[in-house]
Amino acid sequence: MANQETEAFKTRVLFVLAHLEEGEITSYGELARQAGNARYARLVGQILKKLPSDTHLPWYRVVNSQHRISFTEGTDAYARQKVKLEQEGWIVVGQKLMQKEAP
DNA sequence: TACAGGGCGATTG
DNA sequence: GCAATCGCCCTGT
Repeated sequence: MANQETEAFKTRVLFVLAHLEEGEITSYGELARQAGNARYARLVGQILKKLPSDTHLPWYRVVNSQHRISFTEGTDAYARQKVKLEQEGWIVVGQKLMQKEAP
């Protein structure tokens, strides 16, 4: 990390993430914006990437602005995220994410 | 110290 | 709706 500003940013990102309701998703950019810096979307990815595998944080509720899973299809992380999302009412087709009850 | 890479975003064709 | 391009900022080697 470079300074305490980014440290604070990370903290806020985790905070916002921890407060996401079940069935609700957000994007990296949105998360970054809520944490105070819209440009740090990329950093959000870095942060989530470093989270421990046993974290309680719903990192899988975060997708990119295209409503797509950023992982490559077939990877372990991709599979985990897909499963988690499907358990919360989402459908993942390829890398596209959509609501199960959406019209 | 320097450089390439990364779970992205927004814009344009 | 998809692909290409540019911009942004931290991390790891």
